[in-house]
Amino acid sequence: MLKSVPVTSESPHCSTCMMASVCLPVGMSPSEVTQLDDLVKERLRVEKGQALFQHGAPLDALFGLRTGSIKTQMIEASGQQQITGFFLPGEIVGLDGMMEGIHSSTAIAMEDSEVCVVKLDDIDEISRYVPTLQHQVRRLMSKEISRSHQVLLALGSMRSEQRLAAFLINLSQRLTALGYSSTEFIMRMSREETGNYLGLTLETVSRLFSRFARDGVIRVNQREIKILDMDALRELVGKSC
Amino acid sequence: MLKSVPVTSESPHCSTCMMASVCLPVGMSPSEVTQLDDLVKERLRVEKGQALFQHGAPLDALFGLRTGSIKTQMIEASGQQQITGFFLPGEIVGLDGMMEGIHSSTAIAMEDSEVCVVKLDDIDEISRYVPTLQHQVRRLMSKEISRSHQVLLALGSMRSEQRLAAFLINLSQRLTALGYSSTEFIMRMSREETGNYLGLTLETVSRLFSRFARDGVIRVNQREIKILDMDALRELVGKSC
DNA sequence: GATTGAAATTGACTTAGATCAATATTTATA
DNA sequence: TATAAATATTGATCTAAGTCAATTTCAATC
Repeated sequence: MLKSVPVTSESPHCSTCMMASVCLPVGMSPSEVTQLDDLVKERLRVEKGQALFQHGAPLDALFGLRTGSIKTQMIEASGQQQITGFFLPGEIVGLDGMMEGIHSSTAIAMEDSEVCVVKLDDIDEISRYVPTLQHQVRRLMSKEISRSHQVLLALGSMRSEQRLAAFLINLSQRLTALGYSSTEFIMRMSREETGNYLGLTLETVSRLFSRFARDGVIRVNQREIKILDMDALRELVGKSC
Repeated sequence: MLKSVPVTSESPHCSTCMMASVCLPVGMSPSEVTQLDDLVKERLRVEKGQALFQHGAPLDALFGLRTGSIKTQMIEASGQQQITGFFLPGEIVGLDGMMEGIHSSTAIAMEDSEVCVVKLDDIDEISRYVPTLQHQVRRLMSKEISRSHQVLLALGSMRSEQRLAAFLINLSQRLTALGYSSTEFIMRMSREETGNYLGLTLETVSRLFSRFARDGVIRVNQREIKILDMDALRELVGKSC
């Protein structure tokens, strides 16, 4: 079972949280953020490989990822799994399926992770006196839509090379926003997961990594990636054929 | 330029609109719907081929499609176009890009269409006394996320045959909800547009239609489709390989 | 530090779907 | 009603990425 982490006065609320600048409170005034302190009443620890929520389970809360990383995946009629998202700290998990109040995907921790539980009811309650919160949720959902469309663009119209290059650039940008190096990072996802997300096989992903490395665009050591030539990577994405 | 259609007392508000049962007011009580009557102050006519909005333009309203059909498309770094959605009457266009207040896609009418303009400011205003409206917007956005994920699933893990079958089933279901026949309909999109959306070439789409027809699953006459064996179509989607 | 198992790399071969190309059919315009 | 321009179908051929398979590398556990 998921372990609940007590939220006490010592453990940070939104107003004192390190992630505030990239999470739900992003762009809010300090006084508004203070009003969010009742929003998170519970925090959960999800161990590597464990599910935060299962596809089909009732949805009454969103989850702000505090530490770790999480993937969401759907299951297709034929039984095939498809990864629909990789989430990093500060990102909100659980935005799909709010329609029917049922999770349309399963969320699995890719490493030991911790999430803040934000009840939908509390969002409604608190947005009565913090209207910005409502906008914030809207913005986050819209961001999730844009993100999906971006992946859709990749899957529908890019070749394998471009897809992986775009993926690396995207990862780099998101990690930069978190304060990490933009050129050197450790991929939390396996070759298989990367391939699944990008609509490729793990072998193709591996071969592409080797090729990028051979061409001096990146340096690869298992899941350790160093981007040597960001411009070349960008050019790969942009090239028309 | 887009023609504005006057919204007078004769022309229907949400409370008297034929589309109410499938559009924004879906699931709302009659008294709530009455309160939505100030929501739509403007209606636009978009001629076939015209853009309702352009990628990059400021976003301050959503559009409820009343009649016709609309596609949304994004442009990729290399200049390739990717269609991200086909919209039918009752569906809401413009939900992406709310994040930055800028449209992330271009919306083009596939036939002469008419949309209701719903200003975001008015949504905020009216949801103060109709809280259900806020939930409704949330639900619609979540639906859009689910929809994208569904397409993502198709593009990432289905073979061409399955993709087209899934697409036909999806079209059929949405048209049924609108009160049309579930087995006989006219596709508003060309082979090229269908292929683009599904990550296939127009030739592949055409060949698949021919094959489905040969196998007695559907009957095809240009854009006129008749589904002869829905179960076979479902089986196609479900089959693991 | 040996042993097992998972993850990643690399090569050889196959194939689904792309590309190129030649009609055919429909729709639009003169 | 011709004529041009899209749109759709079908065939022949090609290729990017998949599949199958053999190592290699890394990580976990005893």
